[in-house]
Amino acid sequence: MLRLVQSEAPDLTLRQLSLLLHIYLVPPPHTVRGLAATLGVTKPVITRALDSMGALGLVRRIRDDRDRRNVIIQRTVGGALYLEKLGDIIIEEGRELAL
Amino acid sequence: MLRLVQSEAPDLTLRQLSLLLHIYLVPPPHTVRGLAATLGVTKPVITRALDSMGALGLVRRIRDDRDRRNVIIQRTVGGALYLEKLGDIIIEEGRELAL
DNA sequence: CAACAATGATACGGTAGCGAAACAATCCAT
DNA sequence: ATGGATTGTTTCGCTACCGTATCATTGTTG
Repeated sequence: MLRLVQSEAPDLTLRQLSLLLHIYLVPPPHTVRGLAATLGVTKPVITRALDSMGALGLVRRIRDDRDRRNVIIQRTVGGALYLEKLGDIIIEEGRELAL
Repeated sequence: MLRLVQSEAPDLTLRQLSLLLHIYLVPPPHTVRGLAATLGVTKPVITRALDSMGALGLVRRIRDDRDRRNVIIQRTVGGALYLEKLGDIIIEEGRELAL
């Protein structure tokens, strides 16, 4: 966590980070409503998080064509890279702690 | 992390959480300047984090009597309890993931 | 003792997050 | 087709955090 704070170029919130992990680790599809329910937060929180994380290229929104009220949240290359780096940090630290 | 977001009564920042962990896991003494250097943030960030976390009873400030410019950050019962709960969550999740 | 250094706190302007409520678009059921 | 339900977004007022710059206090050094 320390390493994360030190290195983090984009300064993600705990909620945002949790959201990002959920999107990438849990099988799709992901909707705003579903994510809000999972995190136990209100919908605007998800909308705003998607705004900022979308601007960072970590995540992408598209309309659901089968029900155009829904928004489907998709993964991106940028987000995958970000989480890969995060995983590297955790593994590295874990290995160091295990010594 | 998801569980942390869901359950967290006091909504700590990633920085604050990292700071709290550092204070409790690294041997004292801890000063504002030292913590700022460790986290790679500016001093006001530490001062403010200590303000809010102090108000939550997670941490306590006292003057250093040997050099009265320094402020020593001390652990509290509340902080220990908080981290204990955090540890429980992590262990529980880890066990579940290991299944 | 006076000038300087170091430490932590504060002021300031700006940005971003929050929940509640209102809103627009879309679907559905009658 | 129209009234109601559902979904995501926006608006509002508010709170909290950020970094830079400045300040007050305390220590150190010539």
